Amino acid sequence: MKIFNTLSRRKEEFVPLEPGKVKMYVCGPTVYNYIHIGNARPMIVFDTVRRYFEYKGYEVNYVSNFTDVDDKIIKKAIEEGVESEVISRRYIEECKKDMEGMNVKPATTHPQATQEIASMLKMIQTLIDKGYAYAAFDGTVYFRTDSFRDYGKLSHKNLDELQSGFREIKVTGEEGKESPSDFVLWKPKKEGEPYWDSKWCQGRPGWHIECSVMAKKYLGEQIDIHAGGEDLIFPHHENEIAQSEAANGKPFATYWMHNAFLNIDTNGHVQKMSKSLGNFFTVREISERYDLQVLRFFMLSAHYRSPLNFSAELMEASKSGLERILTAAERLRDAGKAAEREKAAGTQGMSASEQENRTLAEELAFKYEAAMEDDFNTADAIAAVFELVKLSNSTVSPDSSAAYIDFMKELLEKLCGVLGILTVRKAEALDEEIEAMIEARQQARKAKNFALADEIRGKLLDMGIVLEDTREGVKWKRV
RNA sequence: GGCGACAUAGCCAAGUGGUAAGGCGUGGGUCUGCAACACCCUGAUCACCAGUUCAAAUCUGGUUGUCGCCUCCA
Repeated sequence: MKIFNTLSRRKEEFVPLEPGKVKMYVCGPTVYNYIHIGNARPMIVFDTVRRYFEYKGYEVNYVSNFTDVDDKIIKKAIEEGVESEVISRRYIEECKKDMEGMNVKPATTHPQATQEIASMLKMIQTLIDKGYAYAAFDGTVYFRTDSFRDYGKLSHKNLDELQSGFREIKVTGEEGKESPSDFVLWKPKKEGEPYWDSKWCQGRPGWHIECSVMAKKYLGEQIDIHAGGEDLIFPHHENEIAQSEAANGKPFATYWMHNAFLNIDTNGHVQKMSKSLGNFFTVREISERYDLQVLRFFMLSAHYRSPLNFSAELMEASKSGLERILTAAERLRDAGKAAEREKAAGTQGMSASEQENRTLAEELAFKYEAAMEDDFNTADAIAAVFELVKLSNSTVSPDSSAAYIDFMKELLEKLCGVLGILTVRKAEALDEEIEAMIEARQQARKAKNFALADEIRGKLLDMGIVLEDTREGVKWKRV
């Protein structure tokens, strides 16, 4: 398996620290609002990475945090006149709902910054003891970037360039810094903000130290994969490396993975979607219009390191493509039910031509795996799924053997499962009214009263129900 | 200014040395009472220029264009 490592800027063969196990940490969202679809990209991408590892038999310890102490959370709390904990707790719950809709598995552990303050204080003290950090006159604790040899190794920047760059930016309130590139580990509280006691001052942790501490606590000092959006490379991940490696005295993460951004087309200008630009959609908004499975499928249709444009047209295209896969899966399930009777009657295995087709399907499964092995090329993997769909659609019939149908069904479900694509449409309550109308239409059709049949179908359409007359009977779905 | 990425059919998107996967859409056809589904058919010489090579979308140099990071942000 090959993984593109931001550290080396090349694909490297994956070698776990511990055979058969993967320890990965993915930076999670700051919870001050519903997550937006840009947040959704790393969640979906790295959930897929996790699923592939699990498919390959690895035991994955997957940790993803919620940043629940932050300026924006505090701001929101003040606006609403509540404790910031109320805000963070609310949006963590909402985020989990969105994750469920996108079929993102819960992490092994979802730590929260505010629950790990003691460990943070301990790591900050260690850094001070080792000379990597210092407390300024106002109680702010800074990391001394000059003291860490490898600073810049992830973002491929050198300290001199960075510092000259920083000098042009006048930052107020940071007079206690020894060097402009030093960053905050602990900062004093302001009036009305949540705070914790420490020997330096009453205050709260800097953003970067949170992840270093949580990764260490739940995964250990050395981890296999650390992942997140590409904007986190600098300064966030660079700083994490500095903190963790300085404090622990050993390499932090072996592989650093970063997903590219989601762009959005605004008035003909394609630019990254971000909260600060105000051009974002929340996952919740999308869920009102589409099943979030469509969003997941859309995200996986491009390589995770390529920028991806979001638009209504592309969502529609993804919806159609996903439908094609789901229809094929449904057809296989129906054919499987029909074949049950055959199986009960004790009939045969695969025919010669079915065995040939099985070989073709196995080749597609191989193509799929080869794509995933190559730095998780989900776009290529999906192409293999579509080819399998075509093979299935054109070779499975009511006359197929149960063995062949089962094989195709299981293979398709397995390949979709690794991508986190559910092959069964969301269970929808088939209320009696709809069922009765469909039955009435069937009666009309039998009586060759097609005018009435079409009228009923039209009514159902108005209710958002689309019918399909198939060999196996009438099917319906919501549009 | 520094660092980096990208440019493949109407749209999306794989492919990184041997003569272009897949999806959406379009048009034509088969199937079907009609429709939908499905199936068959339908499309590009890979931004531009020069070079390396028996051979380049794929390597090198240049040009143009788009984007990202360097500041909170997935």
